[in-house]
Amino acid sequence: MTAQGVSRRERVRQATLAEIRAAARRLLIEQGSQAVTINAVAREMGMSGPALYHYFAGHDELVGAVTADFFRELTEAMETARDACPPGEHGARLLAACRAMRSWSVSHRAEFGWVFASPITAERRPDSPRELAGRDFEQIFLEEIAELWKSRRFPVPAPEELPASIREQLRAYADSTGVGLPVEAIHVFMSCWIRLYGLLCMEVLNQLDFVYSDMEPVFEECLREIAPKLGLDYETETTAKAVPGRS
Amino acid sequence: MTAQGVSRRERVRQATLAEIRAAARRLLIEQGSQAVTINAVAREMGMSGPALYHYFAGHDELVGAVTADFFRELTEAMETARDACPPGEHGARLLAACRAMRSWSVSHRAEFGWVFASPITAERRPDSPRELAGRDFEQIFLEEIAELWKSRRFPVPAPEELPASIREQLRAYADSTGVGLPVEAIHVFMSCWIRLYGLLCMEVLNQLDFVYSDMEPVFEECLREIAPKLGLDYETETTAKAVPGRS
DNA sequence: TAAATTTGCTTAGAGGCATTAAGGAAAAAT
DNA sequence: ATTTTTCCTTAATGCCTCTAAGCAAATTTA
Repeated sequence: MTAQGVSRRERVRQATLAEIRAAARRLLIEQGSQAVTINAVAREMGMSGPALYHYFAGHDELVGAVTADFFRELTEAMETARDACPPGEHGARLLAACRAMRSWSVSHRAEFGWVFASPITAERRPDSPRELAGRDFEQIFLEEIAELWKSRRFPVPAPEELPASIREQLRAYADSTGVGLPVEAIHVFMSCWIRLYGLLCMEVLNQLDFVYSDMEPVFEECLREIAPKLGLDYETETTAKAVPGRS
Repeated sequence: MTAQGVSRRERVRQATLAEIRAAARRLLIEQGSQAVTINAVAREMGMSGPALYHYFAGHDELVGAVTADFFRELTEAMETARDACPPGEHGARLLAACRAMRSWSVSHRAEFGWVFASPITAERRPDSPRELAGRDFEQIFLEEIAELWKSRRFPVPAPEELPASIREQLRAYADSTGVGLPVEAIHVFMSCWIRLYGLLCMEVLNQLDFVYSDMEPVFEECLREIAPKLGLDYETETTAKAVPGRS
């Protein structure tokens, strides 16, 4: 232990871990997800393949770690955009987070695509870095919606309008979140979430390029449609446009 | 040439091709997409790996052929459901096709998942079997919407409500379809399509299982919301439920 | 019918991948 | 100064894709 509380060894190890993830990301961006192999990553940084097993248990774990990085980076971008808005303006904060989500996605297509259409369907252990990072991501929306609900309730369907089967499923989820939103509010949230996230999903998976080459106005229209459901005023983006990324 | 106009050789070849695709599909269903390798497929049917190269140029082409099969099967299921409704009732026909789409997807999860989050991002040659089959699929909706539009117009946004950037993109697509729908109608169609298909996309990619375990009522609610946009009455499903599939 | 050709398959082999095993060298702890 | 830990190496197994060379049967041609 040094004065920093971390041994030199540990520091070197962390640096190597970071280098591995950076190399994996570089390969993903430059050559696609298929190119992210243990051997290729090792080669990229002048190591032998098996050496990587000292840092990751296997290919899946490496993929999971990199995916978690992306999730965290996306989450951070959204938090930054959100926090650029005044604390009380939940509507503006929500819209900013949504736009930041797409902005990051578009400037990091390879990364975003990987997070979704992940080659890894396995893992899914609820305590894996990937799942934890995913939860943080989800939390951004959940928290802001909860604040919004507390400060100025948005319209919700009448209890009898909500099919029982949906209500039961939402009940379990609402309880697990701990933000104390009523089932009807969660339902509205999920409706919006499905539309926004689904659109992004389709964009990234190139399911819409037979019609649209520029999805940005389509996304904005989606926001415009969603906003009133949450009792928000749709506001055109005022801040700077998406930062041009490398992918 | 025989009386049938097809040589025995050709018949045997077609039978082998069918067997290969069936074996590939079996592997996909039973062991996941990763198990669909040239070698494994060949082994599955008692052949050596390289023999398959007499039937498919490589792994990608095999994947593309199987994917096209799935697309065609899905399309057929939708057409059958649609044609079980009277020719004039475009609303009922459309709903039937939508439900058949989900019904097939749910009872053929592995296949549907493969069509979307296809490991093959390459290919994409516009004349590949996969793309052609995809176009037939798209055509089902397009045709029915066109009929609907002809028989009983649905409400469309006023020209000035449609952002110019979206309008231009839709213009190009509308011209390419040849069904003669005005841009505004195509826009409504796409809005509905994005919501429905996006929902299915998310379901298959397990992006919603943190909340929903049974998506069927969520899908129905989506239909209920979409129906009035096309000037349709939402009707509860009357025919038999989804046929239990093997996957 | 006999020869030539085409087709369908085989094995061999190159090169890449994930992963395990065994061992050497350097750094850290004792 | 010695032991232990850590990091990395090469070797090896067994999978994969795909090419090459060649055999045998079916088909076509003469």
